[in-house]
Amino acid sequence: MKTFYVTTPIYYANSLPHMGHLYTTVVGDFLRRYKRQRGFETFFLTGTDEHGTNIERASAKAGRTPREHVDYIVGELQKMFGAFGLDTEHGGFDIFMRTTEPFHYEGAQEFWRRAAAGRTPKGRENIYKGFYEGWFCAPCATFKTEAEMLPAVEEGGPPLCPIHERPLDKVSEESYFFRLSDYDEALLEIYEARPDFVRPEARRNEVVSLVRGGLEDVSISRLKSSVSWAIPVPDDPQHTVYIWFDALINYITALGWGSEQRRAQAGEDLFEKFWPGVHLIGKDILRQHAVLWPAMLLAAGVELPRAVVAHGLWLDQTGRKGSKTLGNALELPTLLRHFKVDAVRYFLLREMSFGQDAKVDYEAIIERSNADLANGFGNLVSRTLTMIHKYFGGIVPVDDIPESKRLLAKRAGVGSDAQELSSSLELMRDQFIQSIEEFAFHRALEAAWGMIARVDKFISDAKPWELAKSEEQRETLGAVLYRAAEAVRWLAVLLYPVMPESSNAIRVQLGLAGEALVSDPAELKWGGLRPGEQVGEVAPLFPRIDKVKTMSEIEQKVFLDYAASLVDESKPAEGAHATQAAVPGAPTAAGTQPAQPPQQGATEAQAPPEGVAYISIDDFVKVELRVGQVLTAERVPKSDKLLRFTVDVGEAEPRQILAGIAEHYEPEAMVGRKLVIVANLKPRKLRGFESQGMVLAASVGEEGRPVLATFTEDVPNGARLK
RNA sequence: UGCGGAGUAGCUCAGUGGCAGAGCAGCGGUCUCAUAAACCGCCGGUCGCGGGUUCGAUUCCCGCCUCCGCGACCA
Repeated sequence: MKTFYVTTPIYYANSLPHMGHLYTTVVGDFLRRYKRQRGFETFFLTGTDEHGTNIERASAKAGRTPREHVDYIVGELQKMFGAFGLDTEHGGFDIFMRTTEPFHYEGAQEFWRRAAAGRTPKGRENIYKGFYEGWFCAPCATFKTEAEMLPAVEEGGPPLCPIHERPLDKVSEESYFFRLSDYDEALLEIYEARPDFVRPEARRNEVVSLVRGGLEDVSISRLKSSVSWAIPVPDDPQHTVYIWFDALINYITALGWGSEQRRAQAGEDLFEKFWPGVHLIGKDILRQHAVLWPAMLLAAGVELPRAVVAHGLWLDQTGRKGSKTLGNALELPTLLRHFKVDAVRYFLLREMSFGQDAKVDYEAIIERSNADLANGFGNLVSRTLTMIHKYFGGIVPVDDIPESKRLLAKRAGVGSDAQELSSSLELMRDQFIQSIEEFAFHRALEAAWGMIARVDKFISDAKPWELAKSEEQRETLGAVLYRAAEAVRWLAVLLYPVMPESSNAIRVQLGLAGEALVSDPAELKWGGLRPGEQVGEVAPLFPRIDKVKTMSEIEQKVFLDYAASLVDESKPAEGAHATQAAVPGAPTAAGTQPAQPPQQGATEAQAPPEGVAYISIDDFVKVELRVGQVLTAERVPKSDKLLRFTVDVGEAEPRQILAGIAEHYEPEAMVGRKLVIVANLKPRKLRGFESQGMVLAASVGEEGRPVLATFTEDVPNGARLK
């Protein structure tokens, strides 16, 4: 039997379920259902990536052990998948893979050994010991990434730890390296020989140019003393496997590769049966899947995946990536509350031109759901079946028009056979299938909806309600309704992978409850609907959504959540650190005030929570605020945000001050302007220029747009603000 | 500035070396089987700008501009 194996990435067990998880998993679920229909035996993997520093830290912060933390996240993810019908119980994934599974430890270590024993294409060792260099904070006991450190105080000096504000140490740590650099040519040959290996094409080109630019060896281990929440390196207990190396291997250990335990558990050799698979990923993790992973497999002597398929990301209406902090991401519970799961699935597959980014907001989902599902497909099913009930007592009529009535039918504009309709169905079906095979799901659905419009038009042209008035046209009427209903049957079969539940409901409404729904669309033949059978009861498949009402409910909810989060965040988390001083800039005391319903605009919610930390006047006078006048202003080269000013603060020499406002203020317009300056701020170097002070500005709106503090009356330069 | 992506109808986006497309929204009409639905028609675009290749470019090439994401930088 033909087999098909599809994977989502295993999601990092650090964040709660979000749109990204839902999307990739829906695509995977859709693909596997489609392939199963086509007669493949399928295996669908999703799961979680559970090791590494970030999880250690996040769990410590939450006062849990790493194990408790990942179990919690996994629980939330599984709940979400269940709610969206993506779990095994609903015919979804076959395995929820976790990298903390003992069998994964076994398989990953075996993989390491195989890779270590093998040679690169250039004949060298795949894995060697070297030194990993990084900036280390001793009090934190961790390495800091670029994003996690403050710039050096002096040129050429070490960067600072943002938590301890002390210089970081350049530490080199013994580490194993994977000799990725030896794989460039081998990889390029693969991309060349297998144009479908990385898709879509734009992504393939990206990968090719990346690899052409040369590859560097990658560190694949950490000292156990710095990262202990990880898989031990085989035969070297001082080291643990670095997260990416560990995580990617899951795609084969899940199938029992390298683990007797897992093979026994599965009861069959899944690896033999299903590998190689198709990896669905977001374009943000393309490198790991299209470069590192294939090289790893080559190193360990394992067959490469069938394909790496990268999709785009969901953006908000202004084109920004959806994120929790910006509040522009769609909330999964909100989707569940207001939309049918099938409507969400349809939206996700239809709205995104697969491979590209797409914009999304709740309104877009409502509009699609109403236009395509309620007015389109749902209404077609409803009008067709209603007429069968109304004119034929719910009994499926006969398609054929007897010889004697054909002329009459023709006069009414109805053909003597269903040829025209059935061939356009076949054409659409072929386009549908072909588009899916090309990962152009949006195009497949576009084709299906073109067909829906066609059937709607077919009905409007034939005017069954007119035919019903004439006993002579009884057979013509029957033929029209049969044809419409048969077209609906085809659509239900084709759309099953997209909307399993609704497709099933249609099958029941058509009176085909006993028929297999999961039949191969390629095998669809005209005439599957049997005349004389009783059709089921008609019920709306996709209720029309009241846009105004629903939007206001959603907005209300968003506000309440936000208000609640303010209260929550100011509470001590999980009972830990209750007595510690709060981080500067964060709310300090616990707010006990319950969230109030919105009175005004959402910006009201920006007000600080209850329990402000007071400072004394002595604290305030430490800050030396002075009036300064801009003498010169220019953009700082190679910086989007920085303006460099010279400012007269009433001193002998003007000061040089940098401010991150270049996106909102033109330098030319700044000259001569009077500003409020923090005059006794410790000087700092930014982009090579020393900033001797700081410009005060209000921070407005979600993005914190700066609005400079100004005076409406004339003030002398250097005047102190008190 | 580095990397990646995008600029086509009011909105969301398809698309192709050969007379510019869909859906939604808007306007007008038809109809009543249907979920205030469907059907018909209209409105609407110098396909970011400038060059080049070509008989012909929105489509290929070069340059530029703008926007977005990542990086950096924002204390």
